[in-house]
Amino acid sequence: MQENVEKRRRGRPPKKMAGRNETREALLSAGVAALTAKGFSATGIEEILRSVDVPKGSFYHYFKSKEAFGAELIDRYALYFAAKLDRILLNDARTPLQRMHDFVEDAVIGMQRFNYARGCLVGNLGQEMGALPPAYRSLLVEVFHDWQGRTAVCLKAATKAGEIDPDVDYDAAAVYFWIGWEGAVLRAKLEQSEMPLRQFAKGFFAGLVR
Amino acid sequence: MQENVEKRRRGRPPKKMAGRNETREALLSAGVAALTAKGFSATGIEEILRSVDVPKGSFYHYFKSKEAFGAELIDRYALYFAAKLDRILLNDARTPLQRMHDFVEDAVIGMQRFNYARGCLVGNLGQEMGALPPAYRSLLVEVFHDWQGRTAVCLKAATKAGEIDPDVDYDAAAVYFWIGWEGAVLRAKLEQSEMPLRQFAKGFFAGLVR
DNA sequence: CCTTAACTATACGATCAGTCTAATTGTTGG
DNA sequence: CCAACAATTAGACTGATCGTATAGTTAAGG
Repeated sequence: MQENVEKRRRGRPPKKMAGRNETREALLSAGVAALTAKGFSATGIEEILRSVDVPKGSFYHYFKSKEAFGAELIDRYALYFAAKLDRILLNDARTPLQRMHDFVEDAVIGMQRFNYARGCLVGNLGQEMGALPPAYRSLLVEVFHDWQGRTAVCLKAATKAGEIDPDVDYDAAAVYFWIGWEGAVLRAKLEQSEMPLRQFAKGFFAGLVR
Repeated sequence: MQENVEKRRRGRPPKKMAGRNETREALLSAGVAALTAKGFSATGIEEILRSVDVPKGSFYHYFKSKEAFGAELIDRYALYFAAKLDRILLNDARTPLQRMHDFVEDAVIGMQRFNYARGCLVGNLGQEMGALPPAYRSLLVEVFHDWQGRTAVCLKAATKAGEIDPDVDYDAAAVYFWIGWEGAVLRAKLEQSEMPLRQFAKGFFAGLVR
């Protein structure tokens, strides 16, 4: 779990490679790991600090509160995921519909890699909304809309390419996909199996060809 | 929120109306409310106790631990929900496919009633599995399988009645429904809107008639 | 009465998010 | 080259709350 070969130094860091905010990065990355696995409420700051061996004082140097930290985690996860969507869904080497299948395959591999212990950060937080800072709601909603938009672009291309029934509303289909997909991720985590992902995908794609 | 007019007394309660295990019931019911809204980890025992005005000491009289309490909540919710499924999905006054639509309508009304603050207890707990007692996993999985079974019965009847395409595998469709439906409930809670429920339902039913 | 069942009150240690001060190191500018 | 200051780590500390344990109080049953 540790990756810090260099001993962490005290005091002001050297100007050399100043942009590298390595401690902050480590905290964010550990935060994403924890939140995808257990959600926000169940994750303690101290536990994150312990996992990357950073003292408490540093946390409140980099983040003004747990709430601010969480908001940044949502942001970072959303960005990371949007990049992944673009990489897969805009891949010229594959047809649009193939790209959607690629996304599913990528998710299967991703969940396997963490032994089905991690799900979707946005889904996790959505579920515990009742215990979250209210400001998170619009953040999370926005993330879904963004992902849906990127997915719709791909489905539209698939329509143009004649890969799916021209009668299907690709925008609605993208919304539908993300609604159901989050359920699939949840079930995959719960059952520790890729089957729910595949079962949902199968049903979803079946609805596109008609 | 309070319904206890009688002041709570110390010591063993009088024999009068002894059968009434009213405190225990109140705790369970408050527990379901809390867990559907916020999940297990984010819910404190004290907060539940406070909400029904039961002193802390009483909790461990009725339940041996938070874990045992939670397990009972899962059980109770599963039972309550199975009863609801039977009431709706075995309703002779409606055709099988109509019953499925009735289920969706019932869910919409149910979520509205609590201002979209409460979702599905089983879904919530599934998502935070990483922070839960490992023993919960099989409980939750079992609940889904039970619900899927009851749903499959209804879909099978719909097939027999010629309401849905005879080529659809009703067992697979029931699994598919519950995978996606949990996603819809999550989104409805997050967006505080019935739309996700309706959007998922629309897509699901469209896949049945082909 | 006396024991025991049914509860409640309260104490306990752990952990929570968050604060604060000091120590340490680097940069900057005179 | 040194003083002032900026950036970061170190970790003790606070007050609230967490889940749990134990002792006390009241009534039932023989």
